Amino acid sequence: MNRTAGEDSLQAKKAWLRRIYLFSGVAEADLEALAHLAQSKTFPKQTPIFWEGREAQGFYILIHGQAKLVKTSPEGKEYIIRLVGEGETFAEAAVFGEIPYPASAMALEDCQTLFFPKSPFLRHLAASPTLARNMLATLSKLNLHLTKQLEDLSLKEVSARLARFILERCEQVHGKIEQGLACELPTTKTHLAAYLGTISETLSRTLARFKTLRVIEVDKGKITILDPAALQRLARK
Amino acid sequence: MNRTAGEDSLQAKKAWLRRIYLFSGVAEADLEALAHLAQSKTFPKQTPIFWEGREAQGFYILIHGQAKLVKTSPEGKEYIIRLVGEGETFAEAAVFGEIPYPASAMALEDCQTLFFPKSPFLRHLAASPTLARNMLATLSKLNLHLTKQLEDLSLKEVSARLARFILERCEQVHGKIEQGLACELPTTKTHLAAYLGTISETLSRTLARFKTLRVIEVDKGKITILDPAALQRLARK
DNA sequence: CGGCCTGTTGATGCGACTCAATTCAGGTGG
DNA sequence: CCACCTGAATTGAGTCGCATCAACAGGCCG
Repeated sequence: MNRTAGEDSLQAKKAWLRRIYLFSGVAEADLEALAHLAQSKTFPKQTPIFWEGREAQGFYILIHGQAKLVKTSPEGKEYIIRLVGEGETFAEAAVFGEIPYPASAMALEDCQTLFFPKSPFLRHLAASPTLARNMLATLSKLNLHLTKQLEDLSLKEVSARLARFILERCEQVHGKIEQGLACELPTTKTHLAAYLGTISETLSRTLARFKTLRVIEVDKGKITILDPAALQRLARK
Repeated sequence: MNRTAGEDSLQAKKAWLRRIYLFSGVAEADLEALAHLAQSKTFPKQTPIFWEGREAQGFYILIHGQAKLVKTSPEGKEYIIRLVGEGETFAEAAVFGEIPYPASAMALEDCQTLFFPKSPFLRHLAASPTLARNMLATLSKLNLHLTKQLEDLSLKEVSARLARFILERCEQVHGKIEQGLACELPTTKTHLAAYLGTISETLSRTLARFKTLRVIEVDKGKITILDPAALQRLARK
């Protein structure tokens, strides 16, 4: 094993890329080139990754940690567009067209990322139909997500949004929804509130109500589903 | 001029495609093939174009008329995700990945459209990097729009949303914002209300308030800006 | 220990939705 | 041409969800 640190890190990058949906099916040679392109960037907890409105320099893959994409009102109130988990890409949309970052990104924990600078990445994209196709699929899913959020905010009340969130979390973690299954809440409840388009007080009350209704059990940051059917009824509204 | 009806319509289709951003810069040969692909479809006023949740068959260009993309609550309340104008594409996002239509589409007026069936279009896409790139830019802009809507719904109140809507309309129509400039409202005020995430009664009251504040003048479906600065202040919240 | 942050709970107020009544505009048919 | 109907827009009164403000409890760390 006579590798330099640079080569080691290149191998590490390639290993990461292979796990990302965006790069699935991409030829080995392309992957190699993309790994060369990717810059490792880290962000300590509570530091900004980029600001809304700034010209997009590129996009990111979150390797380790947790981040949020937020909109902030002049009064300082926050709405979390998306909670970014490990292995997910973010700010992809801002790379195309002459579009500024549509939201700000902030590290919720210490974050390790791979950064893809805009222009070189676009050159690769033009050369790889598979990559382009994956990127289109990624943007489409993002779209679907945003559309669902809009539906929630405009047509549903807080309890319905919370119920849906719990169900989706459970589905995501266990692949099914059943009585007795549990899932974790993201970081703090304040963040969850901002994600659901409300504030921590209201979330707290809503959780308490669910608890007295014997729909869920809450212990610290862990939620156990007691009555899946009732939850689904609540989620429909 | 010895053309069959079929050829004539093919020429017409090509002419339309040339005007659409999605196809800008696409080679003539590709355009020809795409025109062959496109099926002309018409929808009478008040008829559905597709339903939310159904498997996506393809996407559309609106040639003539007006359409809405909507989410409907179980109780029948509507939220309009997007108002589609002439020359705009819609349902593009649903074509990639195995994603169902994220919202329903309905013709507000008699609509003439060009329909691109999914699989043949995807084959073309793989062969044309320019088309793929344009599609990515289109999806990105859509994304930006949805993100802004989310911000509005979660952080701003109705008056701010209305103010921003008026300003954007004016900017879109006149390219600038000035005292005295006027713009039209979309179809009915009920639709505008659904687009702003509220109901017609509230919109009516808000418009009335703006009028008494001497910020705008309302005549039928036409709005004249009296005080641009005040409007911008309102839009910020 | 004494800050600080997160979370909970209560009291209050405001924005916006609901329901209902009325007016208005457009379209149809006698 | 007018009477009639329908759907849209307006206005008022009442209600409700949720944000705001404030007080307080628990956990964490310097």
